[in-house]
Amino acid sequence: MKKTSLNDIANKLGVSKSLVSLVLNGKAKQNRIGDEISEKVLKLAKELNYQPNQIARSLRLGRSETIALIVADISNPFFARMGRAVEDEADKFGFKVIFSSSDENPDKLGELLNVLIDRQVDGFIISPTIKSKEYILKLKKNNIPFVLIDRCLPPIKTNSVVVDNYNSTYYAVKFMLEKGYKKTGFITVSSGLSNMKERLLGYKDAMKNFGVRGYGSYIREVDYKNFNESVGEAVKELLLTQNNLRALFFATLRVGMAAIKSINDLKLRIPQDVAVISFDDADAYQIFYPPITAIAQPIDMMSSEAVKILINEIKQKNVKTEKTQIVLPTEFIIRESCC
Amino acid sequence: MKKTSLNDIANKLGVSKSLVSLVLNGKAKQNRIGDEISEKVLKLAKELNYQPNQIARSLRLGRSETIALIVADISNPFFARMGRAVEDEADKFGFKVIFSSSDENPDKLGELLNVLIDRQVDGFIISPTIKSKEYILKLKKNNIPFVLIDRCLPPIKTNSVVVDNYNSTYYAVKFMLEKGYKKTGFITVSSGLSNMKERLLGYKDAMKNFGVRGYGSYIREVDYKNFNESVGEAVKELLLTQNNLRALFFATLRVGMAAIKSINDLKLRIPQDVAVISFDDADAYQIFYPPITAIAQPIDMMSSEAVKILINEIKQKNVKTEKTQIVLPTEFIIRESCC
DNA sequence: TCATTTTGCTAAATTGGTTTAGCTTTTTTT
DNA sequence: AAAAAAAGCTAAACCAATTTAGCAAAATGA
Repeated sequence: MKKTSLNDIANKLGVSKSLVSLVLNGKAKQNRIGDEISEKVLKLAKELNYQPNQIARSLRLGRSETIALIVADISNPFFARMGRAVEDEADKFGFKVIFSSSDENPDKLGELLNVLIDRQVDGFIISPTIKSKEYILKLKKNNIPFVLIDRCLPPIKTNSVVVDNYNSTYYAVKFMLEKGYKKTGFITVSSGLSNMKERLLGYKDAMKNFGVRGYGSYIREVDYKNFNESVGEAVKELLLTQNNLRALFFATLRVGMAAIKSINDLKLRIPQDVAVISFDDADAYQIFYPPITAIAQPIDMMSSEAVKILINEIKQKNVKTEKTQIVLPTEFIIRESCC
Repeated sequence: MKKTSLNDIANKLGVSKSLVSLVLNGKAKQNRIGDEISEKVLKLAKELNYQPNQIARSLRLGRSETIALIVADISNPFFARMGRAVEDEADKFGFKVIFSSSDENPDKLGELLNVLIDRQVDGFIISPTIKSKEYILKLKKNNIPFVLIDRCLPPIKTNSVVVDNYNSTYYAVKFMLEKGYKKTGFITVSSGLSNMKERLLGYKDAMKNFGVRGYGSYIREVDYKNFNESVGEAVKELLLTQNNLRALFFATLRVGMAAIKSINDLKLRIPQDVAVISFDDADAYQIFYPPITAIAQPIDMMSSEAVKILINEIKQKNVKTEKTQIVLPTEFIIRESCC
């Protein structure tokens, strides 16, 4: 059973496919198509359940009404939620979303961009990896619409939607300090990404301003490879060796999940033995006992803003648009893991 | 900066674009294209960084090398992991993936299928919702390749990849009973889906065979709307009222997450006050204290099998292929939540 | 009545590839 | 030397839409 095409309708009514196309695109009036024939076309199209072939449309129009979301790993709950929110917002504009995971690998990111551009995606929402500057600049130079999300590449002026990483961290750490946890450790990933830098800076400034000395040794930057083991090592070092810390701040959800697991393995109790706060929130943190205090990013809003900016730029592709930078506040959710 | 097209290459070399196309598709030999000109084409294509426009290709070939994955909700960790695994396996074949969430709504599923068919996706991997039989049958009738995953629609013969829900549940419940938890409650979602039916049956048979009577009142089926609250209610009822149960089996990850949260809220301890086992595994279950005993589905294998079956069918679209039904075993991971 | 405008529609180009049939020219066969 | 075969390449159709220029007929104007 072949799908109905413009030609099928045209032939059945004995008119040209131009006419059918014009009518179905609502351009009957401005092209002086008669009311009578217009109605016939509309009626038959409905009867035959005509749906235009989007591939043919894309080829002719040079756009596909598809955007691509490139994140580190779509199975990470943070990005999964982002994926869902992007999907929903894009749907409002009739856009579909292709998801791709870069695995924090800049070359994979570059390859994905190439492949997806050949597939005529209209634009990208990207959570950039380290060392991806080159590829992002190429997009910019070629005037391909894109929005960076979660992380940005500061010197380069691009559309971006991020949260206030510095202040979010600053205030959370300050909260910890005021609770009496002067020795608060900080575990982060060694990525050099903007968001991670800002979070680290927020921590450092909070410690500095509170007059804590020697906090440099409370910081652990963990590499992506052997991630869980490395986080475990960091936790063990901070809690069991020289520093004798009693509080930890986790710079991301992934760090937090791995760290909490190793705290459990060490048979230490939260918050009695060690108080914790994590950047990012997740279901797991809510059901945990005790529930984990978290800095929740407004994922839905970040995603919908990113989609709006992107689609706006796509719709005025030729027009030179100003780049939009959005910084959203986070929500500090105090739960029992730190009191 | 426009992209290089076949024509650009053809014009620069003063040959036809047919020739260029044949050479670049490796069909030079069989079409008796001279070696000399072949090499020139290859060289120039590389120089100009030629990448074929996939939309044009798709239009001509009637395929897009894109598949769609339709699940209930891509932000659910179970489906997010599936999404990632599907993405990776599809990538091996040069296919891209469009993700869509049906929200367990059959009409949304139907609409998605329509839209995605118009976009010429080559096939679908679908976790079907309730009442989606009509739409699935339509796919089948129109000879559109698809594979059902996680859930199937038994009377209809389709490709499917599921796990052995009945036995997995049977043995987990039996394990619980043998540990002495005769009164084991069962909380599931009232979906009528194959997987849920089988899990319930596994529970019932285990209880029956163990000689437990009156287990009908230990069962709670929860509706999708007001999900978390309803699960909370079910937990409260089972644990605090007539039955006085001391063990619970959760039929899905979502049920488990919501239930554990309300167990925490009730200030009950796992496993001292209530032992729990959940179908599905997740990071959250591993980091939980105590870690939750779980029936882990082989998500990676399910996903890669589904992709393989699908792409195989896509590649021989006209050939009438036998439908493949795969049932995979689960892994029963005993942790401390039930001992 | 003839020129002009308006109305209603269509042919054809375009998008960028793939593929088939067939046209020259050269080489081989008889 | 004529016929047959092979080599090397191209024109054109095709995929299914969108869009522009323009034709023919009807309506209007002078």
